[in-house]
Amino acid sequence: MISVMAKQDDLWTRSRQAAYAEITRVAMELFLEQGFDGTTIDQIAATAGISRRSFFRYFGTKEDIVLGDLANQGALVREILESIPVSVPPWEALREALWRVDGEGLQSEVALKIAKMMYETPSLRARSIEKHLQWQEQLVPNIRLRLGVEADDATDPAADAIVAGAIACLDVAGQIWARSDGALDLAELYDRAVRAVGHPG
Amino acid sequence: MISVMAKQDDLWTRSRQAAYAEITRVAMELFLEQGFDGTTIDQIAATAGISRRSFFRYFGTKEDIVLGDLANQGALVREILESIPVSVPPWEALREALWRVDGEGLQSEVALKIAKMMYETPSLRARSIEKHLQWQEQLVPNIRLRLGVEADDATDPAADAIVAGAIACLDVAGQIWARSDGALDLAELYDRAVRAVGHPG
DNA sequence: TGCCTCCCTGGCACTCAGTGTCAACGTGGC
DNA sequence: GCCACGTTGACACTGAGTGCCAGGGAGGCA
Repeated sequence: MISVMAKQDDLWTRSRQAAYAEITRVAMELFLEQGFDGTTIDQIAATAGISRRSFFRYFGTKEDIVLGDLANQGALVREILESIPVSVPPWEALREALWRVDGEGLQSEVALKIAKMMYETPSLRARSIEKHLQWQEQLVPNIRLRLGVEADDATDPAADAIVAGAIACLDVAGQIWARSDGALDLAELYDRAVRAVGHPG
Repeated sequence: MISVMAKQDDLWTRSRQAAYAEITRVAMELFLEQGFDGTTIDQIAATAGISRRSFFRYFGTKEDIVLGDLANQGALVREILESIPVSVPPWEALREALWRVDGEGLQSEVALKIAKMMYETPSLRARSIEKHLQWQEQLVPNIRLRLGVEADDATDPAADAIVAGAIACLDVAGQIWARSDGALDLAELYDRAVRAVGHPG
């Protein structure tokens, strides 16, 4: 029974993931060709060969195509962060965690185009920030640990500030990276940003 | 001729401002009563006694009612920042400039309710951050001056990072302030946030 | 093979935000 | 009284996002 369900689940999951990938591929092509705002969901659905209604069963919003599992990545960052010993100071730990997740596929030509589109499209930028804010909520508790602050102390801004600061640095680095057409090194930009904010390390 | 135009302009401006104020007042009442997302523009327009179409001649989006002149305030912050001697280091200058603009009307009961609504409504939160990002563009040049960086050097993330960091601290402070029901002091929260981010001053 | 069930899909209708267009109106200048 | 200008409201339209329901395909079971 369980194995059957698991197999079924696997089939579903696989075809579902295939659909995700196909829709994303098709949509990205259209985005890079006509711009994000210039592409309608009807167009994407038609090109992908599904109904408009089905599209919304895969993606909640048009922005989600581009931002994809950004919210999901937040959980990933959190997991990695929690796997780093609490003795490691906040900034180093965050750098390590953010890096391992965000820095993997970010040297491709496509990633650059996506990044540029993101910084040029207000609605996309806004959603991206929204997702980053969700990261914040997930990462703050662990940073509290590292600071030696009570986990339920809602009055201490330190951990929130550090996480928000780190994410802001990531954002700034990405922005300048995109503006430089990918000529600069994202990791180095991030480090310089963190140093500028006041952290000497 | 000029005086006539000025007078006319004054009349227009005045009635326009009155309309702004009235729509804002009415909308805020509805928002605080039914929530932001639970209030439609038709409702606001009907309550304010104007047509739906006219509403959009005053406010581009529903969010603009709440965020109002936040974009405008960016220019204000910039002006104040530019009036501070360049010998003053970035963080102190930013603190001073942000403070004089943002800290004025922020102790009222209404401001607290608005802040709470903002931090509870994703679309509002996103728009607010989007506007804050526009501040960033306006403030970076002056911070570059204080850092002694070439104004047209697009590769240096330092100034961007500092401004983004300061704004992030402001955001965090506001968030915790709202969460504490206004019990904590916003200025002190901001200072603690800045200190936590790494700036000792 | 035939039936049953479950989920996925598409189609339809709807709400709501936001925009373009146009005719009507009101006021101020000549 | 006439003209010009800006404002207003009405209408229609697009586009995003949601609820609902009927039909279809695939597997389980007799």
